[in-house]
Amino acid sequence: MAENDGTSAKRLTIYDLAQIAGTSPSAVSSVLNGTWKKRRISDRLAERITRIAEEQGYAVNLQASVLRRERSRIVGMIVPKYDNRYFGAIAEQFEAMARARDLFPVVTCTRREADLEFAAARALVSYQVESLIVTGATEPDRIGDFCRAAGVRVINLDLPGSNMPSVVSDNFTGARDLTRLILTRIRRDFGKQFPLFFIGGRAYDHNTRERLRGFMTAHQEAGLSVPEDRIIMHGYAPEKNEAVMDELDLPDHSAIFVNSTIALEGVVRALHRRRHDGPTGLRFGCFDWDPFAALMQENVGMAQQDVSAMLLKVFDLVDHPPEGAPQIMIPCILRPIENGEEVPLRS
Amino acid sequence: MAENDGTSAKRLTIYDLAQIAGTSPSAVSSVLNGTWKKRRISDRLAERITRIAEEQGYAVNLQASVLRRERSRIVGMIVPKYDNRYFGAIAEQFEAMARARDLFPVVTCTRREADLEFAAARALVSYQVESLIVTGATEPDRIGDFCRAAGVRVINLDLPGSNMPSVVSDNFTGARDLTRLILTRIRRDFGKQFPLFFIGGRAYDHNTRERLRGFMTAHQEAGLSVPEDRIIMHGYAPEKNEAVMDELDLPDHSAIFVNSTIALEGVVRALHRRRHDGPTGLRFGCFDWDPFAALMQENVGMAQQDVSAMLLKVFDLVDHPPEGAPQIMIPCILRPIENGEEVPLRS
DNA sequence: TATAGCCGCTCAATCGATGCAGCAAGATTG
DNA sequence: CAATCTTGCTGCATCGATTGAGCGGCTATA
Repeated sequence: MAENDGTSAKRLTIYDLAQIAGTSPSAVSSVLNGTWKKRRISDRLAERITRIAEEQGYAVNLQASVLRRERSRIVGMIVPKYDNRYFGAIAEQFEAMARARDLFPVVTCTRREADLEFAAARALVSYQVESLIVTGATEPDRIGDFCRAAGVRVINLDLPGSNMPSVVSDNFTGARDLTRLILTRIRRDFGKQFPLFFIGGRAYDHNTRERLRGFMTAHQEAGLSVPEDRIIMHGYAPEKNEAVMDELDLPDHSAIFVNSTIALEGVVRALHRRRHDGPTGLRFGCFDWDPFAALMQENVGMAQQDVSAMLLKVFDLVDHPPEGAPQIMIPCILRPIENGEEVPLRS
Repeated sequence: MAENDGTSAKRLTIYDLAQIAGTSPSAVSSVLNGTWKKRRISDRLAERITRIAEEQGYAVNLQASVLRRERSRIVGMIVPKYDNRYFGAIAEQFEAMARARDLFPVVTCTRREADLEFAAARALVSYQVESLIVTGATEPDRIGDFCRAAGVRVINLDLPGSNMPSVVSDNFTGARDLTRLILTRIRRDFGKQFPLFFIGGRAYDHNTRERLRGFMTAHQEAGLSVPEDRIIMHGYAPEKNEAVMDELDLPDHSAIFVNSTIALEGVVRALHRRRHDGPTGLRFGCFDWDPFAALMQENVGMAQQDVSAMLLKVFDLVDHPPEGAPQIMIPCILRPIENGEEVPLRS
């Protein structure tokens, strides 16, 4: 099996295999890439070459292969984070779906840094990706412009862009339904109705704006007006939101709409520092889903983004490029919780 | 900026740029890859080429570049999952550290499927990775053998292999200390001492074995013997462990050592279905760390694996290849919790 | 027996970037 | 003023796999 000593820089090539097999590099190439039937190589030779390649532990040089071929079969994805259930699931399912389509996935994580996002897109274009999925990018259009020039198809995911097709959650409806759920629960549990707090996100972020719109709509439906100081958008960072909570003067009975589980980390940390006596006059709901957050006593429900549906649509757009830059909305999945246990949605 | 219409397959090459600039491809190449000073290209020409490349939105073809160059500067990583804080952090920090070293990271997720792990390793070798970090692999040695033959350096992370250097957590000490912590807490909170349950993982998994060894050691120190039926290793899957918990006959006062947050998902789901009346006569501690799990009432502490330290060591091994296949152990960080709030370790 | 057709393979150009060898023109030296 | 050096570039082979063109040798047909 191991022919190489592991220190030599020389990798086995089709020329080496051809020499060993006493045949030509073309024959070796076509046998190993599966085109040998069409090129009328005999079964006997094909078998011999395959066996030798196996024995020698040969691995094709994809740089050379891709360089020569017209299609690379590489698809790229940029995600802002891995260590978060939502983006983790996106990356993981994207890879699985790409492989199922016989594509090679390359995912890279850019930590919400605009310049790194752009540099990563550039690098992926340099790797000859056929399409690029840009997830939650701060400046999707900059990447879109660059990729269009390079002839690479881009699909924006999670956050929409204006120059390339986008697949996003229906943040408005998701937030409206989640807000309705929280309002219903405080009416039931506390016997009264009052406006919620909105915590987390950024005012200039598309998703935050849409969610806030859903939040306000649900309040209007309920005949409630939301005081300005109950809407607190100081970013997603847990630390920031923990500080926000520490300074917040929460009434005895109150409820919070938390914009993303990342912000929720800070919110619940602050809450737990305040009160250690079990569930009290507080309720919250949160956009995004996390298995442990779903078990917290005060949690009345989570709006889970439908990652599978989003990615199916993404690959659909990859396969059938649309005209222009449509924005496709995917409904969220509302997951109501009762006393730290998920309950099916009665609809 | 956008010269290409986005549909044409033809990408701009150094030959096109050379023609536009009225110079040679060699000049363009050396200007764009930074070797132009040493190749005595004038500042004037260098500037002109740079400007034209910028204007035309040129991106180098890395397949061609890597094919020709001696070093690829690509480093690969295989991880079993993304949507889990531990592996998510590993992937994210690996990418950041690789970029800081001017390397191109390619991470791929293989969902604990041995064949997929091997296929992914093969694919990464085909991409000419200079080194490959194999994380939590089911069959690290199979990959190690193959990569040695291809002349690719492998470093095993999280789970050790026998033919390549490995960096693993000190699972024994981490588990022993976590077990000690849980035992101390039940003595304090319940006023008595009894053996814990060990839940999650697999008997043939290196890490599970080591953690079990630490678990047993702490019990021996405390003069406790653990009944066999308190050690339940039915894998990591949440569903499996939820079922395990449902069938378990827990005494009024009991405590659990949970082997990984993935298993913990199932454990707490079952616990929450049982009792809705706040903290009771149950305590648990868990290997791995999760921000929400850290806030659960019954949680007395988590053994966090020191991802940064592990990766620093990994890159150290990449830079300075050791003799043989040493196994390097990185201490875990014990994070005690009191009433759903993290407390500093008094040491 | 000429000729057409098929079989099983090989040859050589090609993909785009790289880097060594080398060349022409000007500057410097003895 | 010839010899040498320096400057600023260009030419060309090369990396490894792919693929269209083509070539002997054999069989089938007229």
